[in-house]
Amino acid sequence: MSSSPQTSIYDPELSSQESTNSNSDQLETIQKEVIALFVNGVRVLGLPKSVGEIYGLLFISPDPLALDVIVRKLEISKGSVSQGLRFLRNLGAVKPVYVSGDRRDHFTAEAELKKLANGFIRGELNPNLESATLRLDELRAMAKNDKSPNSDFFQERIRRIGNWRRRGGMLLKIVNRFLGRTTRV
Amino acid sequence: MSSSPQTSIYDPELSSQESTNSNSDQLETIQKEVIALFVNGVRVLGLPKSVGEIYGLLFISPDPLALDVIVRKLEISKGSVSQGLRFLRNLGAVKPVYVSGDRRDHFTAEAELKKLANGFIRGELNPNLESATLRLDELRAMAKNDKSPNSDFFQERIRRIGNWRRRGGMLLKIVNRFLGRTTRV
DNA sequence: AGTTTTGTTCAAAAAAAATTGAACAAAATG
DNA sequence: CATTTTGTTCAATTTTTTTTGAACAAAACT
Repeated sequence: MSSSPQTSIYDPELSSQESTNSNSDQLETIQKEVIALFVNGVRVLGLPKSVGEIYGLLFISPDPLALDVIVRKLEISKGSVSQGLRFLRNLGAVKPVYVSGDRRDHFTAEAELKKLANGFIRGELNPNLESATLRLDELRAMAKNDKSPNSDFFQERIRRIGNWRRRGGMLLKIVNRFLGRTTRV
Repeated sequence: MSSSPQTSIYDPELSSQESTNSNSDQLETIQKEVIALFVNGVRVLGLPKSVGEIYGLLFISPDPLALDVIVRKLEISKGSVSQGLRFLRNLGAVKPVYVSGDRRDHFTAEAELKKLANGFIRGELNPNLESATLRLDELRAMAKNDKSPNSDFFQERIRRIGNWRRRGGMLLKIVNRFLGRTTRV
């Protein structure tokens, strides 16, 4: 940070470091379209656009990509990519891959539907189901002690929610079993 | 807005019209808790809080409620309730009920899981699946004409997405069949 | 016919969620 | 061990979504 008369030997505008999108970062039209498809897809799951972009890019890239490459190809911030990758890694939707002679982490998309679904169920759905289970237990206790004229109605309703949750859990297992079957792609 | 010495015979603060929450609009603790549970639940589905509140309130109310009653009980705006009810009606999650001697529309919650799930699938999931189907067809065509060295890879990937979508559609049918079974609650 | 009640619509405001970017830490390099 | 590279974190900003509330229309009352 010392300021000698001519501090910088680089012209930021021309520096290859600063260049936002070198030739090799250009996406093919098909790639852009596939990414758009994923961006749309993850919206249904309630995930942010950047997550769809990152997963989509990795899915439609023949080779594993490093964080800074993703940043340049998608033209989104390093922070977004870092967070998005962490999220996708936690879900098991993205895998780190060792690339010899390069110390950056590289990532590929996990492309098996079963694994994707399982990751999503474990990471996003189950936690909600579990917290609902706890709350329901408390509710049942409250309803038992309730003295209002509606007490019976409340108990019926709470039983019903419990029933929903039970069937929801069963469904997740069924989904799991269905996706688990080996299919010839 | 004319200002004669004593314009208003009403004191806005005391007027029963202005009163935000009359005695009968008070929710019981259990009701509040159930509503909170639903607010949480609909978040998983990517729906706004107000929709969860409205459905939850109707679900845990013994009698059908009119729009303005919902407004007072939940203390949210008329606009929100109007929009939320329309959305829930479109999904089939809420049913209009005729109440004799009252010209306001009244609503109850549809409490059958099968119907709720079907409504959600029809209203929220299927449209997405269908638009994805169209896009995929276009993608397949593009990939066929693609001349890049990655063409084969792209085609494999697009086939895979098609496979996912096919299995997704099958899953929705399975869910449907599973929830359709008559269960003793 | 005028008034009130009921409900919808939509521009503006508020709230929530996602993204950025700069500061930082850790590891690798020379 | 100083420097560079790589990646994370998080406060501030931007974008998106939701909510509000006032204007409006339609129907029902008097």
